[in-house]
Amino acid sequence: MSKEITSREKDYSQWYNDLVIKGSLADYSAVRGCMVIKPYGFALWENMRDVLDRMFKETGHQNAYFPLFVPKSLFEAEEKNAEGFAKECAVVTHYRLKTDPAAPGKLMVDPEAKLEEELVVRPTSEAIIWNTYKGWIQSYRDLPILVNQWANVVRWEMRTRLFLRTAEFLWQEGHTAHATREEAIEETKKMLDVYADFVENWMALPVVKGIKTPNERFAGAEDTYCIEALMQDGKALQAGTSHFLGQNFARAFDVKFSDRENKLEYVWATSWGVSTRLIGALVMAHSDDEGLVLPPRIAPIQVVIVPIFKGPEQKAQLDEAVQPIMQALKQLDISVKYDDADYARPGWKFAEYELKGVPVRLAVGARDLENGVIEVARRDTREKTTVPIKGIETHIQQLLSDIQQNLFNRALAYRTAHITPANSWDEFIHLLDNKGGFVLAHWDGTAETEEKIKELSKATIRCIPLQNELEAGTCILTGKPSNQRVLFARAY
RNA sequence: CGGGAUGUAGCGCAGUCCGGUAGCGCACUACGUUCGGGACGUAGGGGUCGCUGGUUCGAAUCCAGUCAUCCCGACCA
Repeated sequence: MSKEITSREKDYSQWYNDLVIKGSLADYSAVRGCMVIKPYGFALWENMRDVLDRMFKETGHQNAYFPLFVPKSLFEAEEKNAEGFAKECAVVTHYRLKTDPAAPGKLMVDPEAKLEEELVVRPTSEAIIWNTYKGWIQSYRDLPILVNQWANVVRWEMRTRLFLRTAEFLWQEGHTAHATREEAIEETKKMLDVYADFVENWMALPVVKGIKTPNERFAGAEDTYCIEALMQDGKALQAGTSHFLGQNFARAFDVKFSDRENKLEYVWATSWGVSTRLIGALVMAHSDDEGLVLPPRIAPIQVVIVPIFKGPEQKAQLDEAVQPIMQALKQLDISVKYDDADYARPGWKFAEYELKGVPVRLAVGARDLENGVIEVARRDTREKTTVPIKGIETHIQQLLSDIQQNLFNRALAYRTAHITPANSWDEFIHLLDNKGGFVLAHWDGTAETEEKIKELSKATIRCIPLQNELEAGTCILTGKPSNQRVLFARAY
Protein backbone atom coordinates (compact mmCIF):
# COMPACT_ATOMS: atom_id res chain seq x y z
CA MET A 1 0.00 0.00 0.00
CA SER A 2 2.80 2.35 0.82
CA LYS A 3 4.52 1.43 -2.41
CA GLU A 4 3.98 3.79 -5.29
CA ILE A 5 2.30 1.93 -8.10
CA THR A 6 3.49 3.33 -11.38
CA SER A 7 2.35 0.90 -14.01
CA ARG A 8 -0.91 -0.03 -12.39
CA GLU A 9 -2.10 -2.82 -14.63
CA LYS A 10 1.20 -4.58 -14.86
CA ASP A 11 2.11 -4.44 -11.21
CA TYR A 12 -1.33 -5.46 -10.26
CA SER A 13 -1.39 -8.64 -12.31
CA GLN A 14 1.99 -9.68 -10.96
CA TRP A 15 0.84 -9.06 -7.45
CA TYR A 16 -2.40 -10.91 -7.95
CA ASN A 17 -0.80 -14.02 -9.38
CA ASP A 18 1.85 -14.11 -6.73
CA LEU A 19 -0.48 -13.58 -3.87
CA VAL A 20 -3.52 -15.44 -4.82
CA ILE A 21 -2.30 -18.40 -6.74
CA LYS A 22 1.17 -18.97 -5.41
CA GLY A 23 0.07 -17.63 -2.06
CA SER A 24 -2.06 -20.77 -1.86
CA LEU A 25 -5.47 -19.22 -2.00
CA ALA A 26 -6.65 -20.47 -5.36
CA ASP A 27 -5.62 -22.20 -8.52
CA TYR A 28 -6.98 -22.57 -12.01
CA SER A 29 -8.57 -25.78 -13.08
CA ALA A 30 -8.30 -27.03 -16.65
CA VAL A 31 -11.64 -25.55 -17.62
CA ARG A 32 -11.75 -22.10 -19.14
CA GLY A 33 -12.48 -19.41 -16.61
CA CYS A 34 -13.05 -21.70 -13.66
CA MET A 35 -11.16 -21.66 -10.41
CA VAL A 36 -10.23 -24.06 -7.70
CA ILE A 37 -10.55 -22.53 -4.27
CA LYS A 38 -8.00 -24.14 -2.00
CA PRO A 39 -8.84 -25.00 1.64
CA TYR A 40 -7.32 -21.82 3.06
CA GLY A 41 -9.18 -19.67 0.56
CA PHE A 42 -12.37 -21.56 1.20
CA ALA A 43 -12.00 -21.15 4.96
CA LEU A 44 -11.92 -17.41 4.30
CA TRP A 45 -15.07 -17.65 2.18
CA GLU A 46 -16.76 -19.74 4.87
CA ASN A 47 -16.03 -17.08 7.46
CA MET A 48 -17.48 -14.40 5.22
CA ARG A 49 -20.45 -16.62 4.43
CA ASP A 50 -21.14 -17.34 8.09
CA VAL A 51 -21.22 -13.67 9.01
CA LEU A 52 -23.48 -12.76 6.09
CA ASP A 53 -25.73 -15.72 6.77
CA ARG A 54 -26.18 -14.60 10.36
CA MET A 55 -26.97 -11.07 9.18
CA PHE A 56 -29.59 -12.37 6.76
CA LYS A 57 -31.24 -14.41 9.48
CA GLU A 58 -31.18 -11.47 11.85
CA THR A 59 -33.13 -9.51 9.23
CA GLY A 60 -35.76 -12.24 9.01
CA HIS A 61 -34.57 -14.29 6.05
CA GLN A 62 -34.47 -18.05 5.61
CA ASN A 63 -32.30 -20.21 3.41
CA ALA A 64 -33.67 -22.46 0.68
CA TYR A 65 -32.32 -24.17 -2.42
CA PHE A 66 -33.50 -24.16 -6.01
CA PRO A 67 -32.33 -26.21 -9.02
CA LEU A 68 -29.23 -25.57 -11.11
CA PHE A 69 -31.03 -26.16 -14.42
CA VAL A 70 -33.62 -23.77 -15.77
CA PRO A 71 -35.79 -24.93 -18.70
CA LYS A 72 -35.38 -22.47 -21.54
CA SER A 73 -39.09 -21.65 -21.62
CA LEU A 74 -38.95 -20.52 -17.99
CA PHE A 75 -35.75 -18.62 -18.52
CA GLU A 76 -37.17 -16.55 -21.36
CA ALA A 77 -40.36 -15.59 -19.51
CA GLU A 78 -39.03 -12.28 -18.20
CA GLU A 79 -37.87 -10.77 -21.46
CA LYS A 80 -35.41 -8.16 -20.30
CA ASN A 81 -33.77 -10.52 -17.86
CA ALA A 82 -33.47 -13.24 -20.50
CA GLU A 83 -32.13 -10.82 -23.07
CA GLY A 84 -29.55 -9.47 -20.64
CA PHE A 85 -28.14 -12.86 -19.86
CA ALA A 86 -28.70 -14.64 -23.18
CA LYS A 87 -25.18 -14.04 -24.45
CA GLU A 88 -23.50 -15.66 -21.50
CA CYS A 89 -25.46 -18.83 -20.81
CA ALA A 90 -24.17 -22.38 -20.70
CA VAL A 91 -26.88 -24.62 -22.17
CA VAL A 92 -27.44 -28.35 -21.67
CA THR A 93 -28.69 -29.95 -24.85
CA HIS A 94 -28.03 -33.68 -24.29
CA TYR A 95 -28.16 -36.07 -21.37
CA ARG A 96 -25.98 -38.98 -22.47
CA LEU A 97 -22.62 -39.91 -23.98
CA LYS A 98 -21.73 -43.07 -25.83
CA THR A 99 -18.54 -44.72 -27.04
CA ASP A 100 -17.38 -43.25 -30.30
CA PRO A 101 -17.32 -45.96 -32.99
CA ALA A 102 -14.81 -43.89 -34.99
CA ALA A 103 -12.38 -43.46 -32.11
CA PRO A 104 -11.86 -46.39 -29.74
CA GLY A 105 -11.65 -45.39 -26.09
CA LYS A 106 -13.25 -42.02 -26.77
CA LEU A 107 -16.72 -40.79 -25.98
CA MET A 108 -19.12 -38.77 -28.07
CA VAL A 109 -22.39 -37.01 -27.39
CA ASP A 110 -25.18 -39.44 -28.15
CA PRO A 111 -27.31 -37.75 -30.83
CA GLU A 112 -30.20 -39.98 -29.73
CA ALA A 113 -30.13 -38.31 -26.32
CA LYS A 114 -31.04 -34.80 -27.36
CA LEU A 115 -33.25 -33.02 -24.83
CA GLU A 116 -36.65 -31.97 -26.05
CA GLU A 117 -36.18 -28.65 -24.28
CA GLU A 118 -32.76 -27.19 -23.59
CA LEU A 119 -31.76 -26.50 -19.99
CA VAL A 120 -30.04 -23.26 -19.12
CA VAL A 121 -27.45 -23.50 -16.36
CA ARG A 122 -28.57 -20.70 -14.03
CA PRO A 123 -26.70 -17.43 -14.45
CA THR A 124 -29.06 -16.17 -11.71
CA SER A 125 -32.18 -17.75 -10.27
CA GLU A 126 -35.02 -15.24 -10.61
CA ALA A 127 -36.78 -17.33 -13.25
CA ILE A 128 -36.87 -20.64 -11.45
CA ILE A 129 -37.60 -19.02 -8.12
CA TRP A 130 -40.48 -16.88 -9.36
CA ASN A 131 -41.89 -19.86 -11.15
CA THR A 132 -41.86 -21.58 -7.77
CA TYR A 133 -43.27 -18.59 -5.87
CA LYS A 134 -46.31 -18.72 -8.12
CA GLY A 135 -47.33 -21.86 -6.25
CA TRP A 136 -46.55 -20.41 -2.82
CA ILE A 137 -48.47 -17.16 -2.98
CA GLN A 138 -52.24 -16.75 -3.00
CA SER A 139 -53.01 -14.26 -0.27
CA TYR A 140 -51.41 -11.26 1.38
CA ARG A 141 -51.07 -13.65 4.33
CA ASP A 142 -48.43 -15.56 2.35
CA LEU A 143 -46.29 -12.43 2.12
CA PRO A 144 -43.61 -11.43 2.54
CA ILE A 145 -41.43 -14.31 1.40
CA LEU A 146 -37.87 -13.65 2.52
CA VAL A 147 -35.63 -16.32 1.05
CA ASN A 148 -31.92 -16.55 0.44
CA GLN A 149 -29.97 -19.20 -1.43
CA TRP A 150 -26.25 -20.05 -1.27
CA ALA A 151 -25.33 -21.46 -4.65
CA ASN A 152 -23.06 -21.54 -7.63
CA VAL A 153 -23.96 -19.84 -10.90
CA VAL A 154 -22.42 -19.89 -14.37
CA ARG A 155 -21.87 -16.90 -16.65
CA TRP A 156 -19.98 -17.62 -19.83
CA GLU A 157 -18.13 -14.32 -20.07
CA MET A 158 -15.90 -13.61 -23.05
CA ARG A 159 -13.10 -12.69 -20.73
CA THR A 160 -12.61 -14.04 -17.29
CA ARG A 161 -10.58 -12.77 -14.39
CA LEU A 162 -9.72 -14.70 -11.27
CA PHE A 163 -12.27 -14.03 -8.52
CA LEU A 164 -13.70 -10.98 -10.30
CA ARG A 165 -15.29 -12.62 -13.29
CA THR A 166 -14.98 -16.39 -13.30
CA ALA A 167 -17.21 -18.59 -15.46
CA GLU A 168 -18.54 -20.34 -12.37
CA PHE A 169 -18.72 -18.56 -9.06
CA LEU A 170 -20.18 -18.98 -5.59
CA TRP A 171 -22.61 -16.46 -4.26
CA GLN A 172 -25.75 -15.89 -2.28
CA GLU A 173 -28.88 -14.57 -3.90
CA GLY A 174 -31.78 -13.26 -1.89
CA HIS A 175 -35.21 -13.31 -3.52
CA THR A 176 -38.06 -11.67 -1.71
CA ALA A 177 -41.74 -11.16 -2.46
CA HIS A 178 -43.83 -8.36 -0.98
CA ALA A 179 -47.37 -7.04 -0.93
CA THR A 180 -46.46 -3.42 -1.59
CA ARG A 181 -44.07 -1.37 -3.60
CA GLU A 182 -42.92 0.52 -0.50
CA GLU A 183 -42.14 -2.64 1.41
CA ALA A 184 -40.10 -4.03 -1.48
CA ILE A 185 -38.12 -0.83 -1.84
CA GLU A 186 -37.51 -0.83 1.88
CA GLU A 187 -36.20 -4.39 1.65
CA THR A 188 -33.93 -3.47 -1.25
CA LYS A 189 -32.38 -0.66 0.75
CA LYS A 190 -32.21 -2.68 3.94
CA MET A 191 -30.17 -5.39 2.25
CA LEU A 192 -27.89 -2.81 0.70
CA ASP A 193 -27.25 -1.59 4.24
CA VAL A 194 -26.50 -5.14 5.36
CA TYR A 195 -23.93 -5.45 2.59
CA ALA A 196 -22.34 -2.11 3.40
CA ASP A 197 -22.22 -3.06 7.08
CA PHE A 198 -20.52 -6.35 6.25
CA VAL A 199 -17.99 -4.99 3.80
CA GLU A 200 -17.05 -2.03 5.98
CA ASN A 201 -17.08 -3.60 9.42
CA TRP A 202 -15.91 -7.11 8.64
CA MET A 203 -13.85 -6.71 5.48
CA ALA A 204 -12.53 -3.31 6.60
CA LEU A 205 -13.31 -1.85 3.21
CA PRO A 206 -15.20 1.44 2.88
CA VAL A 207 -17.94 1.55 0.26
CA VAL A 208 -20.09 4.14 -1.45
CA LYS A 209 -23.77 3.27 -1.45
CA GLY A 210 -25.58 4.39 -4.53
CA ILE A 211 -28.03 3.71 -7.28
CA LYS A 212 -27.17 2.60 -10.80
CA THR A 213 -28.10 4.52 -13.92
CA PRO A 214 -30.62 2.81 -16.24
CA ASN A 215 -27.70 1.73 -18.47
CA GLU A 216 -25.99 -0.17 -15.68
CA ARG A 217 -29.14 -1.61 -14.16
CA PHE A 218 -29.73 -5.33 -13.64
CA ALA A 219 -31.69 -6.80 -16.54
CA GLY A 220 -35.28 -6.93 -15.37
CA ALA A 221 -34.93 -4.51 -12.45
CA GLU A 222 -36.65 -1.18 -11.91
CA ASP A 223 -33.78 0.04 -9.78
CA THR A 224 -30.38 -1.36 -8.91
CA TYR A 225 -28.68 -0.23 -5.71
CA CYS A 226 -25.02 -1.00 -5.26
CA ILE A 227 -22.00 -0.65 -3.05
CA GLU A 228 -18.86 0.49 -4.84
CA ALA A 229 -15.38 0.00 -3.43
CA LEU A 230 -12.02 1.38 -4.52
CA MET A 231 -9.01 -0.86 -5.05
CA GLN A 232 -5.39 0.12 -4.37
CA ASP A 233 -4.68 0.55 -8.07
CA GLY A 234 -7.34 3.23 -8.40
CA LYS A 235 -9.98 1.12 -10.11
CA ALA A 236 -13.49 0.71 -8.78
CA LEU A 237 -15.15 -2.60 -8.00
CA GLN A 238 -18.85 -3.27 -7.62
CA ALA A 239 -18.92 -5.20 -4.37
CA GLY A 240 -22.61 -6.00 -4.11
CA THR A 241 -26.01 -5.20 -5.61
CA SER A 242 -29.57 -5.05 -4.39
CA HIS A 243 -32.36 -4.82 -6.94
CA PHE A 244 -35.88 -3.52 -6.74
CA LEU A 245 -37.58 -5.67 -9.36
CA GLY A 246 -40.99 -3.98 -9.29
CA GLN A 247 -43.69 -6.32 -10.56
CA ASN A 248 -41.70 -7.46 -13.60
CA PHE A 249 -41.15 -11.02 -12.48
CA ALA A 250 -44.59 -11.33 -10.95
CA ARG A 251 -46.09 -10.39 -14.31
CA ALA A 252 -43.77 -12.69 -16.23
CA PHE A 253 -44.61 -15.66 -14.00
CA ASP A 254 -48.16 -14.61 -13.19
CA VAL A 255 -47.70 -14.35 -9.44
CA LYS A 256 -50.76 -12.61 -7.96
CA PHE A 257 -52.18 -12.36 -4.48
CA SER A 258 -55.48 -11.28 -2.95
CA ASP A 259 -55.08 -8.24 -0.74
CA ARG A 260 -57.20 -7.40 2.32
CA GLU A 261 -59.95 -6.03 0.05
CA ASN A 262 -59.85 -9.28 -1.96
CA LYS A 263 -58.42 -7.49 -4.95
CA LEU A 264 -55.96 -9.41 -7.13
CA GLU A 265 -52.58 -7.70 -7.27
CA TYR A 266 -49.16 -8.59 -8.69
CA VAL A 267 -46.45 -9.28 -6.13
CA TRP A 268 -43.52 -6.89 -5.64
CA ALA A 269 -40.02 -8.36 -5.79
CA THR A 270 -36.41 -7.78 -4.80
CA SER A 271 -33.21 -9.69 -5.33
CA TRP A 272 -29.74 -9.09 -3.94
CA GLY A 273 -26.39 -10.82 -4.09
CA VAL A 274 -22.73 -10.87 -3.24
CA SER A 275 -20.20 -13.38 -4.53
CA THR A 276 -16.68 -14.75 -4.25
CA ARG A 277 -15.77 -11.52 -6.01
CA LEU A 278 -15.58 -10.14 -2.48
CA ILE A 279 -12.46 -12.25 -1.96
CA GLY A 280 -10.94 -10.48 -4.94
CA ALA A 281 -11.89 -7.16 -3.39
CA LEU A 282 -10.20 -8.15 -0.17
CA VAL A 283 -6.99 -9.09 -1.94
CA MET A 284 -6.90 -5.96 -4.06
CA ALA A 285 -7.79 -3.60 -1.25
CA HIS A 286 -5.48 -4.65 1.55
CA SER A 287 -2.59 -6.75 0.30
CA ASP A 288 0.99 -5.52 0.13
CA ASP A 289 4.24 -6.72 -1.40
CA GLU A 290 4.64 -9.36 1.31
CA GLY A 291 1.36 -11.04 0.47
CA LEU A 292 -2.23 -11.05 1.66
CA VAL A 293 -3.35 -8.87 4.52
CA LEU A 294 -6.57 -10.22 5.97
CA PRO A 295 -8.85 -8.31 8.34
CA PRO A 296 -8.79 -10.08 11.74
CA ARG A 297 -12.57 -10.46 11.90
CA ILE A 298 -12.67 -12.81 8.91
CA ALA A 299 -9.15 -14.25 8.84
CA PRO A 300 -9.16 -18.07 8.92
CA ILE A 301 -6.21 -17.97 11.32
CA GLN A 302 -6.06 -14.90 13.55
CA VAL A 303 -2.91 -15.72 15.47
CA VAL A 304 -0.04 -18.01 14.57
CA ILE A 305 2.56 -19.06 17.11
CA VAL A 306 6.02 -19.92 15.81
CA PRO A 307 8.32 -21.67 18.28
CA ILE A 308 12.05 -21.19 17.92
CA PHE A 309 14.03 -24.13 19.22
CA LYS A 310 17.06 -26.35 18.91
CA GLY A 311 16.38 -29.97 19.61
CA PRO A 312 13.42 -31.81 21.18
CA GLU A 313 14.24 -30.69 24.69
CA GLN A 314 13.79 -27.01 23.96
CA LYS A 315 10.72 -27.78 21.90
CA ALA A 316 9.13 -29.63 24.82
CA GLN A 317 9.71 -26.60 27.03
CA LEU A 318 8.11 -24.33 24.44
CA ASP A 319 5.16 -26.70 23.93
CA GLU A 320 4.50 -26.45 27.63
CA ALA A 321 4.81 -22.67 27.72
CA VAL A 322 2.59 -22.22 24.67
CA GLN A 323 -0.29 -24.40 25.88
CA PRO A 324 -1.71 -21.89 28.39
CA ILE A 325 -1.41 -19.07 25.86
CA MET A 326 -3.40 -21.10 23.32
CA GLN A 327 -6.00 -21.91 25.93
CA ALA A 328 -6.35 -18.29 26.95
CA LEU A 329 -6.72 -17.17 23.33
CA LYS A 330 -9.32 -19.83 22.59
CA GLN A 331 -11.25 -18.71 25.65
CA LEU A 332 -11.49 -15.30 24.01
CA ASP A 333 -12.72 -16.95 20.79
CA ILE A 334 -9.51 -16.14 18.93
CA SER A 335 -8.47 -18.71 16.34
CA VAL A 336 -4.87 -19.70 16.89
CA LYS A 337 -2.47 -22.03 15.13
CA TYR A 338 0.66 -23.40 16.76
CA ASP A 339 3.08 -24.25 13.97
CA ASP A 340 5.53 -26.58 15.66
CA ALA A 341 6.65 -28.35 12.49
CA ASP A 342 10.33 -29.18 12.88
CA TYR A 343 11.08 -29.44 9.18
CA ALA A 344 10.57 -25.76 8.49
CA ARG A 345 12.77 -23.10 9.99
CA PRO A 346 11.35 -20.03 11.71
CA GLY A 347 12.27 -17.63 8.92
CA TRP A 348 10.43 -19.77 6.43
CA LYS A 349 7.35 -19.82 8.65
CA PHE A 350 7.43 -16.05 9.12
CA ALA A 351 7.36 -15.51 5.37
CA GLU A 352 4.72 -18.18 4.87
CA TYR A 353 2.20 -16.71 7.31
CA GLU A 354 2.81 -13.23 5.96
CA LEU A 355 1.89 -14.53 2.50
CA LYS A 356 -1.27 -15.96 4.01
CA GLY A 357 -2.14 -12.68 5.67
CA VAL A 358 -2.37 -13.95 9.26
CA PRO A 359 -2.95 -10.75 11.30
CA VAL A 360 -0.81 -11.55 14.34
CA ARG A 361 2.28 -13.71 14.70
CA LEU A 362 3.85 -14.70 18.00
CA ALA A 363 7.44 -15.92 18.02
CA VAL A 364 8.78 -17.54 21.15
CA GLY A 365 12.15 -19.10 21.94
CA ALA A 366 14.22 -20.16 24.93
CA ARG A 367 15.52 -16.63 25.31
CA ASP A 368 11.98 -15.28 25.63
CA LEU A 369 10.93 -17.89 28.14
CA GLU A 370 13.77 -16.88 30.43
CA ASN A 371 12.50 -13.30 30.35
CA GLY A 372 8.84 -14.23 30.47
CA VAL A 373 8.13 -12.39 27.21
CA ILE A 374 7.04 -13.15 23.67
CA GLU A 375 7.56 -11.39 20.35
CA VAL A 376 4.36 -10.05 18.82
CA ALA A 377 4.35 -9.07 15.13
CA ARG A 378 1.38 -7.43 13.44
CA ARG A 379 0.80 -8.06 9.75
CA ASP A 380 -0.69 -4.70 8.76
CA THR A 381 2.27 -2.54 9.77
CA ARG A 382 4.83 -5.37 10.16
CA GLU A 383 5.80 -3.91 13.54
CA LYS A 384 7.31 -6.20 16.14
CA THR A 385 7.09 -5.67 19.89
CA THR A 386 8.07 -7.68 22.94
CA VAL A 387 5.23 -8.28 25.34
CA PRO A 388 5.09 -10.05 28.74
CA ILE A 389 3.52 -13.50 28.46
CA LYS A 390 1.37 -12.83 31.48
CA GLY A 391 -1.88 -11.35 30.22
CA ILE A 392 -0.81 -11.66 26.60
CA GLU A 393 -4.30 -12.75 25.55
CA THR A 394 -5.90 -9.40 26.34
CA HIS A 395 -3.06 -7.62 24.60
CA ILE A 396 -3.71 -9.71 21.49
CA GLN A 397 -7.44 -9.23 21.67
CA GLN A 398 -6.87 -5.48 21.67
CA LEU A 399 -4.28 -5.75 18.92
CA LEU A 400 -6.64 -7.68 16.63
CA SER A 401 -9.23 -5.00 17.07
CA ASP A 402 -6.61 -2.30 16.38
CA ILE A 403 -5.54 -4.04 13.19
CA GLN A 404 -9.14 -4.30 12.03
CA GLN A 405 -9.61 -0.59 12.64
CA ASN A 406 -6.28 0.34 11.11
CA LEU A 407 -7.03 -1.55 7.90
CA PHE A 408 -10.32 0.25 7.55
CA ASN A 409 -8.78 3.63 8.32
CA ARG A 410 -6.00 3.02 5.82
CA ALA A 411 -8.43 2.05 3.08
CA LEU A 412 -10.70 4.96 3.96
CA ALA A 413 -7.81 7.43 3.85
CA TYR A 414 -6.84 6.10 0.43
CA ARG A 415 -10.38 6.37 -0.84
CA THR A 416 -10.92 9.84 0.58
CA ALA A 417 -7.75 10.96 -1.16
CA HIS A 418 -9.05 9.41 -4.37
CA ILE A 419 -12.49 10.93 -4.67
CA THR A 420 -11.85 14.00 -6.75
CA PRO A 421 -14.25 16.47 -8.29
CA ALA A 422 -13.73 17.33 -11.96
CA ASN A 423 -15.21 20.44 -13.52
CA SER A 424 -14.13 20.11 -17.12
CA TRP A 425 -13.61 17.38 -19.63
CA ASP A 426 -9.83 17.88 -19.69
CA GLU A 427 -9.65 17.72 -15.93
CA PHE A 428 -11.82 14.58 -15.96
CA ILE A 429 -9.52 12.76 -18.39
CA HIS A 430 -6.40 14.00 -16.63
CA LEU A 431 -7.62 12.64 -13.30
CA LEU A 432 -8.54 9.26 -14.75
CA ASP A 433 -5.22 8.92 -16.54
CA ASN A 434 -2.93 10.17 -13.80
CA LYS A 435 -4.61 9.75 -10.45
CA GLY A 436 -7.28 7.10 -10.78
CA GLY A 437 -9.97 6.58 -8.22
CA PHE A 438 -13.46 8.03 -8.20
CA VAL A 439 -14.18 11.23 -10.03
CA LEU A 440 -17.23 13.29 -9.09
CA ALA A 441 -18.59 15.10 -12.09
CA HIS A 442 -21.76 16.55 -13.52
CA TRP A 443 -23.65 14.58 -16.13
CA ASP A 444 -26.67 15.64 -18.14
CA GLY A 445 -28.63 12.54 -17.17
CA THR A 446 -28.98 10.99 -20.62
CA ALA A 447 -27.99 7.47 -21.60
CA GLU A 448 -26.39 8.79 -24.79
CA THR A 449 -23.98 11.04 -22.90
CA GLU A 450 -23.17 8.27 -20.43
CA GLU A 451 -22.39 5.96 -23.35
CA LYS A 452 -20.28 8.58 -25.06
CA ILE A 453 -18.26 9.29 -21.91
CA LYS A 454 -17.62 5.58 -21.50
CA GLU A 455 -16.45 5.32 -25.08
CA LEU A 456 -14.12 8.31 -24.82
CA SER A 457 -12.73 7.74 -21.33
CA LYS A 458 -13.35 4.06 -20.48
CA ALA A 459 -14.90 5.35 -17.27
CA THR A 460 -18.43 4.40 -16.27
CA ILE A 461 -20.89 5.92 -13.88
CA ARG A 462 -20.41 3.68 -10.87
CA CYS A 463 -23.44 5.07 -9.14
CA ILE A 464 -25.39 8.09 -8.10
CA PRO A 465 -24.46 8.21 -4.41
CA LEU A 466 -27.45 7.90 -2.08
CA GLN A 467 -26.17 10.65 0.16
CA ASN A 468 -25.52 13.10 -2.59
CA GLU A 469 -25.63 16.85 -2.24
CA LEU A 470 -27.65 18.61 -4.89
CA GLU A 471 -25.58 21.17 -6.71
CA ALA A 472 -26.25 23.02 -9.91
CA GLY A 473 -23.65 22.56 -12.62
CA THR A 474 -23.08 21.62 -16.23
CA CYS A 475 -22.34 18.24 -17.79
CA ILE A 476 -18.60 17.75 -18.34
CA LEU A 477 -19.19 16.44 -21.84
CA THR A 478 -22.19 18.28 -23.25
CA GLY A 479 -22.34 21.38 -21.03
CA LYS A 480 -26.05 20.81 -20.45
CA PRO A 481 -27.42 21.60 -17.00
CA SER A 482 -27.18 19.06 -14.17
CA ASN A 483 -28.36 19.18 -10.57
CA GLN A 484 -25.89 16.77 -8.97
CA ARG A 485 -22.50 15.15 -9.41
CA VAL A 486 -22.31 11.42 -10.08
CA LEU A 487 -19.50 9.00 -9.29
CA PHE A 488 -17.34 8.01 -12.26
CA ALA A 489 -14.42 5.55 -12.33
CA ARG A 490 -12.64 3.04 -14.44
CA ALA A 491 -13.81 -0.27 -13.08
CA TYR A 492 -13.17 -4.00 -13.08
C1' C B 1 -15.38 -13.12 -31.93
C1' G B 2 -10.74 -9.69 -33.96
C1' G B 3 -5.11 -8.36 -32.76
C1' G B 4 -0.67 -10.07 -29.99
C1' A B 5 1.89 -13.69 -26.90
C1' U B 6 2.47 -18.35 -24.46
C1' G B 7 2.04 -23.89 -23.59
C1' U B 8 8.80 -28.31 -21.91
C1' A B 9 8.99 -32.13 -14.15
C1' G B 10 4.56 -29.81 -8.73
C1' C B 11 6.06 -24.24 -9.66
C1' G B 12 9.13 -20.66 -12.55
C1' C B 13 11.90 -21.03 -16.95
C1' A B 14 16.10 -22.18 -20.89
C1' G B 15 16.46 -25.11 -25.25
C1' U B 16 12.88 -24.00 -30.90
C1' C B 17 15.69 -19.33 -35.31
C1' C B 18 19.99 -23.46 -37.31
C1' G B 19 16.12 -31.14 -36.42
C1' G B 20 20.59 -35.54 -33.76
C1' U B 21 20.80 -38.94 -25.90
C1' A B 22 15.54 -33.86 -21.96
C1' G B 23 18.20 -29.21 -19.24
C1' C B 24 18.44 -25.21 -15.11
C1' G B 25 16.49 -22.93 -10.41
C1' C B 26 12.94 -23.79 -6.62
C1' A B 27 10.11 -27.75 -4.58
C1' C B 28 10.39 -33.30 -3.43
C1' U B 29 13.24 -38.04 -0.99
C1' A B 30 17.50 -39.86 2.30
C1' C B 31 21.54 -38.76 5.56
C1' G B 32 24.45 -35.12 8.15
C1' U B 33 25.30 -30.17 9.91
C1' U B 34 21.79 -26.21 11.03
C1' C B 35 17.47 -23.47 13.36
C1' G B 36 15.63 -15.40 16.44
C1' G B 37 13.54 -13.37 8.83
C1' G B 38 12.39 -18.00 3.21
C1' A B 39 19.83 -22.54 5.72
C1' C B 40 23.97 -25.62 3.71
C1' G B 41 26.50 -30.12 1.97
C1' U B 42 26.34 -34.96 -0.27
C1' A B 43 23.45 -38.55 -2.79
C1' G B 44 18.76 -39.46 -5.26
C1' G B 45 13.63 -39.57 -7.63
C1' G B 46 10.43 -37.26 -11.13
C1' G B 47 8.95 -35.05 -17.87
C1' U B 48 4.61 -39.57 -23.98
C1' C B 49 8.05 -31.31 -24.48
C1' G B 50 -0.68 -29.07 -24.57
C1' C B 51 -3.21 -32.42 -28.21
C1' U B 52 -3.84 -34.52 -33.41
C1' G B 53 -1.81 -35.20 -37.98
C1' G B 54 2.15 -34.27 -41.72
C1' U B 55 7.49 -33.78 -43.55
C1' U B 56 12.09 -36.59 -42.27
C1' C B 57 16.58 -42.09 -41.34
C1' G B 58 15.47 -39.00 -37.00
C1' A B 59 10.89 -33.74 -34.49
C1' A B 60 10.44 -30.20 -28.07
C1' U B 61 12.62 -27.92 -32.63
C1' C B 62 9.94 -27.55 -39.36
C1' C B 63 4.52 -27.51 -41.47
C1' A B 64 -0.96 -27.80 -40.80
C1' G B 65 -4.93 -28.19 -37.63
C1' U B 66 -6.85 -28.04 -32.76
C1' C B 67 -7.39 -27.00 -27.43
C1' A B 68 -6.16 -24.01 -23.33
C1' U B 69 -4.09 -19.74 -20.85
C1' C B 70 -2.44 -14.47 -20.56
C1' C B 71 -2.60 -9.28 -22.51
C1' C B 72 -5.32 -5.60 -25.74
C1' G B 73 -10.22 -4.69 -28.09
C1' A B 74 -15.48 -6.17 -28.40
C1' C B 75 -18.34 -8.18 -24.15
C1' C B 76 -19.08 -7.91 -18.76
C1' A B 77 -27.17 -7.79 -15.14
